[in-house]
This record gives sequence, C-alpha cells and structure tokens, in this order.
Amino acid sequence: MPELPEVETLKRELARVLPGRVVKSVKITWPKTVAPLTPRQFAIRLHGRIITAVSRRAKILLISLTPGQLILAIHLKMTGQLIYYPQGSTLKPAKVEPLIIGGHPQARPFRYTRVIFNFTDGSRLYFNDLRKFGWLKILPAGEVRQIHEQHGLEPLSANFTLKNFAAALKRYPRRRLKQILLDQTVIAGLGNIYADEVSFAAGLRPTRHVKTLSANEMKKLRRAIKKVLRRAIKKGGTSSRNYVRSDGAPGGFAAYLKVYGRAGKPCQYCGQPIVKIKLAGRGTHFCPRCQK
DNA sequence: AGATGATCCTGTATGC
DNA sequence: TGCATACAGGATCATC
Repeated sequence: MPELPEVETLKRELARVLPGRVVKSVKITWPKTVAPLTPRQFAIRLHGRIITAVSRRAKILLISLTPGQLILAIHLKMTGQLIYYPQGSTLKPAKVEPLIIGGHPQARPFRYTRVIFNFTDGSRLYFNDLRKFGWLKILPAGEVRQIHEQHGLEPLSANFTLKNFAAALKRYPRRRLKQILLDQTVIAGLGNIYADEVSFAAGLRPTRHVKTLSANEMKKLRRAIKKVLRRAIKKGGTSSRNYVRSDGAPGGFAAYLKVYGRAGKPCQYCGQPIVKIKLAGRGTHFCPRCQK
C-alpha cells in the first residue's frame, strides 16, 4: 500500500481510538506475520498491556504499550490493512475487502485476516494482508531507536529543510531521481505512486541523475514532496488497490493522481500522452512534455 | 557504485 | 473459454 499518506492517515485515525485500550487476546492465523516470535509468544507478550500512543516513522506504524515500554511496529508492505471495529460494532466484511473481492464482497469474509486484536472493552483491530508481505514486531526501546536511525528525512518534519535535503541528495550524485525518492534511508515515506506524482509536480523526469539537478530544481523538488504528501493526507490517502482506511472506507486521493496509473492517457496540463517505463524495477509514469 | 533480477505471496489484467 | 505471462502502494539480497 501504503506509503506515507496512507500510514499517516491510519496513524491519525488509530491515535484517536487505540490509546487506553487493553489487550485481552490476540489471534494469529498466519504465523509468519509475527515472526521471529511464535504466535503464542506474540500473544503472551501483548496480553494485558495498555496502548498509550500511536505514531509513525517512514511507512512503519508504531503502537506504544505499557507496562514495559514496548513498541508494536507494523509494516503493511503492499496489501496490508488495519481495520478497527469499535465496541459493539457488527463486523462488515464488505467494507474490509471491497477492492479485493470485486463483485462478491461477502463471499469469503475475512479470508485475508492474519492477526486479530481483541480489547477488553469489546473493540477489535484486524490486520488483513492478501500477499502476506506485511509484518508485526514487538520491539524494546533499543530496537525502535534502530528503526529511527535506519531511515532518512521525514518529509513533513521541521528537519526537512532545503539544506538537509540537498546534503542527503549530494551523497548519491550518480543515482536517478526515481531511485533516490524510493530510498527510505534518504527520504522516508515515498513509494511508487508518490515518487511519480512528486516528480510530475516538480516538473522533473524520474530518469534524471541527481548530479544534474540545479539548486532551483532541488528547491522545486522539496516543495513538490511536501505539497503532494500534504494533499494526499488531506484526502485520506490513495486507494488504488487494497488500501482502505481504518473504518474500511477508501482514501480519496486517487482522483487527483496526475501520472500514476494514467499511461497513454492525455496529460491534464498539456495533452501529451503519459508515458510508462520501467525504472528501478518499478513501473514509472511521467509526462514527456511537462517533465524536463 | 549502480543496475538488474529473484524472492517473499496472491490476485487481476492482458494477450494469444 | 482456456492458458500463459506480466504486473501490483515494499524492501532485501545476490549477482554482474
């Protein structure tokens, strides 16, 4: 899924409902999701703990637990979902997997649920993941620090200054723009959709080498990153395939995409057909006229 | 160093 | 209709 705007949307939604919840039980239906712990170890370690906060680093959701200062780290990878069912709510499978099971939303309810958290007040949190790439880890404070250190600039933090951004880019002069935008150790949170959208918003081709970027272009790039991410968060993220919000509703940013998924369609600004190529191993979209 | 492909999975879209 | 192939919001690892 899930790039920064989608994880940030989930963070904000879950931060309103999870703090104060006490873990009553945890059910794991796909053990690899919680590896290296066994499902039993994972469940026992969480049992009785209280959620105190929900935060985010890069594309990783961090759920703080007490006692013990543990962090439940969740990565949704390509198809992960987190659905919250308030106390007393009736489960609605159609809302959970609407984009996966096209015309038959209720045919196979919860087919892709891998982990279920039951809280003492009767509310629940479901982790669904079609492709099983996502993971949940229980980390002590020290390992959380590693997660923070292993990632680069947070584009929506005060740290993301032009000076810091330029310095980060300067480390890899020979790499292409697309590749650098996808590198989580340089900028944290961009994925394939937003790397392409940001490049379009900045008027730069994803194929450009970092060393060819002028000071002005770097400035435009930084602005584009902030603008695109902010707007996407405002719309609750992009539901292009499996991603949904914590209540099962789709995000609304798909309607605002300018290049991603629009190969062959006319550019909304100049009419030229959007081009799709393969770059850094990923489908890459751009407007051959608007992007230099 | 950087580019490429395979890998972890399951499902959908396409082309013949 | 059936079948094969490519591709999909991520990230890591081996190889050239």
